[in-house]
Amino acid sequence: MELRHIRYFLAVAEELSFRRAAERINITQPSLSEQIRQLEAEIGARLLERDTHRVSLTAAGRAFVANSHRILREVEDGTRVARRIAQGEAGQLSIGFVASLGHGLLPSILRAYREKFPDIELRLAEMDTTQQIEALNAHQLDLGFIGLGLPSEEIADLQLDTIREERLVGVLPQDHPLVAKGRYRTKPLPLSALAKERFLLGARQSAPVYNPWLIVLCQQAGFQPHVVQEVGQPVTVLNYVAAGLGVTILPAQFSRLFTVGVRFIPLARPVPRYRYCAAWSPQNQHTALLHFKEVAQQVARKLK
Amino acid sequence: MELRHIRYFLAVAEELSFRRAAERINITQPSLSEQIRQLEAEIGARLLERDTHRVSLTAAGRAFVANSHRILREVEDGTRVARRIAQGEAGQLSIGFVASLGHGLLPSILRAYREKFPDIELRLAEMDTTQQIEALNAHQLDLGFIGLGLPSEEIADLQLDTIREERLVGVLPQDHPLVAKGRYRTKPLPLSALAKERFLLGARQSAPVYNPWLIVLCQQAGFQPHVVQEVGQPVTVLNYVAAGLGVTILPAQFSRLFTVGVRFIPLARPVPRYRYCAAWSPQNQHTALLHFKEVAQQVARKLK
DNA sequence: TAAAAATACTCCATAGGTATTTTAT
DNA sequence: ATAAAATACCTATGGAGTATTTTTA
Repeated sequence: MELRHIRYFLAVAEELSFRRAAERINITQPSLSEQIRQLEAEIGARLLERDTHRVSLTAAGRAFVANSHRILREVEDGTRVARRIAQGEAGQLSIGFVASLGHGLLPSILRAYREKFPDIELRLAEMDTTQQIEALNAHQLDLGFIGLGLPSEEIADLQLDTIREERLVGVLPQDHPLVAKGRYRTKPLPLSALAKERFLLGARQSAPVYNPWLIVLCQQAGFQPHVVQEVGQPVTVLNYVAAGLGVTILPAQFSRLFTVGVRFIPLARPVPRYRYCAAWSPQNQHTALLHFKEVAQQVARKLK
Repeated sequence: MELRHIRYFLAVAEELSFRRAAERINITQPSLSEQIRQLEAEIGARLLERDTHRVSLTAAGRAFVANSHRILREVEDGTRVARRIAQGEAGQLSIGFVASLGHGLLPSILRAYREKFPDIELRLAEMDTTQQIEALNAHQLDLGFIGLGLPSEEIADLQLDTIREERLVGVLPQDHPLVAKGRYRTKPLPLSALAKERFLLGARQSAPVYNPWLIVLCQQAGFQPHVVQEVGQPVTVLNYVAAGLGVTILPAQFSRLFTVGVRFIPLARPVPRYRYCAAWSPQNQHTALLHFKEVAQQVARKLK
């Protein structure tokens, strides 16, 4: 059986005449008769009762009419949906992001994208950079929003778009000697000034890229940082700093998050920068991904 | 698009190889490639990502796989259902019946039929004979169980099967002179003996065939019956007879229904008989109807 | 007898085959 | 070098056309 049989059958069922149906579908009446004959032979049932002056549906034919409509509707739906997915207007998009982008930039991007492509189902997952890279390579993620040190290694098999660069700032308790009445109360802070400080960092599993990079930065500044604790999210780290347990270094955006008890001091030149990137697999041809990347860049440029 | 495209696409989607898929569906690889090319061109979307050493589904392709399965399932279902309807194993059957067959014979027939053909949906409608004849001719009814006088006129455009013949009996109040101590206490009653009686009949609209036929019978017996009331169902008429308001004549089966206060007297020869028939349109080719008629005849023969 | 479907045949469009090339490991 | 899909071209099946017959209202 082919869709042709179904289309022809519906024409006859609607016209209740082989001649008129043949006219409507632009074939000749004998050809149409032959196709209907084939259909009935395959089904093993008479669908149309022919009388030389009247064509009518059998009970089986009436049931098959309803079914035929469903089939053609499914074909139509399938075609339309596939086309829309290919054009990035429908379907799903899975997106990973590091926690520090969960406020501010990412919501803005999502809002802009949803407005333009309301029929794309977004699947969001908060994941650290390393997890995202794995998921991207396994094609479980369409796009990842990750954090990288600068100048950063390229990532094998993935492509990157920088969506934001953040200067690093020193984070010290507000009564710390260096900032309360020391020389860095107003002046930019060289990393080396922190050589003797106790460092608090985010948990290794939530900052698998950031922490090692930070340590490399310190080494480049001529000292091995004395890391006393790796714990929780950056917000947690800020609390510990406020409590006077140590100092840390964070991207400047965090200065907007939490201010009680801590001082954020811009670092001296060369100011290290942390880079937030959109990352994706070049093998991923999903059009929705293309659109999303465009929207993400636009929004990132606007909010820079 | 033809079902061929869908079948071929599913083969490739499952094998993830044009060569293997072509083997499976017994065509050559270039032919398959061409058909897939056509499908993608018609949809306007790439469904399969080909690499010389790897074939994979695009997002659109994944959606189309699910849809394709639905389409083929619909085709299969439609074919099976149509075939079963044609063979009388599925579908609907609408059946009319006169109220007096609603007890006894009809339920037995229905039970026997449902056991043999459980997937036929029976639509039952209590209707008088005249209504059923109209509905049969309008093809709103597949089979009618109707009542007819004997020897009866054939009904234009319909075919009949007698399923039961009932002798008529006189129905008189039990204290009526003719039966209480008169000559017909034990002897069959000639119709003419009722020439002076007051007749009670069922309502004209529920007995449009029976009442006129009965009057003709009386005229043939040499008198014009004095009909005092046409009212309700036969059971109602029996109540009036019991109350002494008149007499009536009914098919013998009613003697099993109601006995308090009335006497049922067999009529003398030639005993008039009322005929219950199954009636159908010869144009109705519904196989389920054929089966039902067979079951009805079997059951009617068994219960005769 | 007239109108419509079925039958008998003819033709050509295209599904499918064969041979080869391209492409990516 | 190998393996798989794409391309180019050919073949032949069967869908569609033409002419005619059959059927029944």
